[in-house]
Amino acid sequence: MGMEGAENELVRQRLEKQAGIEAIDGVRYPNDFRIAGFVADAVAAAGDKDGPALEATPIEVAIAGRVMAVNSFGKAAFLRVRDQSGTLQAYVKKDAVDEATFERLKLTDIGDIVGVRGALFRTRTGELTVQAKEYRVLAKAQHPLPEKWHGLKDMEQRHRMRYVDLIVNEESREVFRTRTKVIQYIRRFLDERGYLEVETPMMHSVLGGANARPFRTHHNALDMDLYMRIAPELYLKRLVVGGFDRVYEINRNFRNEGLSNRHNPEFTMIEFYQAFATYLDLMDLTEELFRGLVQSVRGSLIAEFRGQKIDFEPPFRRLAICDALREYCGFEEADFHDPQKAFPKVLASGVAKDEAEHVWKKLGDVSPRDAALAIGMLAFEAKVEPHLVQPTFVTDFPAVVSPLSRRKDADPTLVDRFELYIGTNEFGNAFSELNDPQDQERRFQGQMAAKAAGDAEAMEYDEDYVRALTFGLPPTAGEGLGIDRMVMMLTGCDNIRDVILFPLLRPEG
RNA sequence: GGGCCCAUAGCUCAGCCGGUAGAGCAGCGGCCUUUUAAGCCGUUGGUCGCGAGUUCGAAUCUCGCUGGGCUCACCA
Repeated sequence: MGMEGAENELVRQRLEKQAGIEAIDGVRYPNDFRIAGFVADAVAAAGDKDGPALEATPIEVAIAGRVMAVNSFGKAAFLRVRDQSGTLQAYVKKDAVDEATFERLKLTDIGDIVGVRGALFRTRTGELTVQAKEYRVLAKAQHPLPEKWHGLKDMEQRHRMRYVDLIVNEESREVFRTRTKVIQYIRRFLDERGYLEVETPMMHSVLGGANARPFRTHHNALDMDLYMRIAPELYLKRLVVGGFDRVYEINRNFRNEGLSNRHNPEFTMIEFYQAFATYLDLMDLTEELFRGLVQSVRGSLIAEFRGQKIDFEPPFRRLAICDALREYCGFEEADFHDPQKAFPKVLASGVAKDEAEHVWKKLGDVSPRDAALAIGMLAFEAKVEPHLVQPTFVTDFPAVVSPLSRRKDADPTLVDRFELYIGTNEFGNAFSELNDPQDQERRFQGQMAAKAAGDAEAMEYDEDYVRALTFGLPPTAGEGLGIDRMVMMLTGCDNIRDVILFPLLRPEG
């Protein structure tokens, strides 16, 4: 939306009208109109009173909002005025107002912010309307609004000028109201269960808590390089060490990776931690959370996502990684112990040979069992994920790809961990936390080895975190959920940019 | 980063087998004091994303660039 050509003419006309209003009111942007409530309050005050009732006992209101439409008759006009709470029609007629007020009406454009004071009545068709005694233009829309019933369709414009998108597209407003509802629901859910909401640093000097490439920044006074956090995990567990047994944080993480319709560089996660619980407890909690959330937002336990009907009635399917590989990729017991044997099955599952080799190589020096499981995960991603349409807890991940998770008592090469899949996408990740500081040291060393072997996403060795563990982390389980994806699922949006108010875009030319 | 597709008036879109642009809404002027996508009459508005090329002539064909969408890869 440039400012050249014909648009200049439209803007010029509006600036002239603004000057006309200034000539009447002596001020371009008046600040002396006081509302007496929102539109919804005015509507509620009228209730179901009919025209004669409103005439018998007049209800005076003072509302303000944006003019969304005008039907003008020359000597009278109807305006649809919208504020955050709703829309109310206003009626300004020449013989009911003074000359200056009617002049303001004539200088009004669609898009202007106006204030209206007057009594409520009902039109011939019964629509509640405020008959203006006072009518003011509070802020001129110098720029014309997009067309009234097609709205703004252009995706780029909607993202770049979200303010315009929100003005004209009710569906967009609804998406972001839903987003707020989702976050409020999760907060209440956890607050009610004794979780403490906390805030931990978003600027980290040590990279950890997830496997991802970071953004880097710099603190001048300390002359110190910092990472924008990729996860809050290690700080939240420090708080559990500190005695906050149940904590959560809802905030942004930053990962320096490609953009897609499912990835924005900054995205919102909730992470929560519960002492004296295991990943099995969190599965139950997660089922309860999703059941209540989906019911609350959708009004049913069925959500439609990417053309699939998703049923959130618990219990969700539980599927161990190795069982999934047996079921979908033809793995046999021997394949889980020897990467040479697993390799052909991984390729047969649709994984590119050089990719499989690359992953194998960047593991560093690990046992055959660990290597077999790690490349088996590639087969899982390629062949199993597409089957995970209904909510599914995928459990028992390889320890080698889970540096912060507690090992399974029955098999220390696996961990007490699950990921939640919905509609073939990963929505959450949870595990019983590794609270053995010596094992954590070894895992960090493994990450350092992987980094040395070329894994750009490996974690750094966090000495202070290990020190925290030496003070004693209670047996704890923790979980992270991607808020943006939950909102996508609950609103039916296919593009993450539709659920983020200001997604990252290239600068305008 | 790879592949496919898109970019025409403020907005939504036609035009695209080459002959220098149209509609609806918005705007402007006129009529209209209960409209609901108000109506009727008239009317303004466009370096057809940017830059090259082919051609007598390019919105239209070719190439490049920019931005975006879908998709694959990395990831959540």
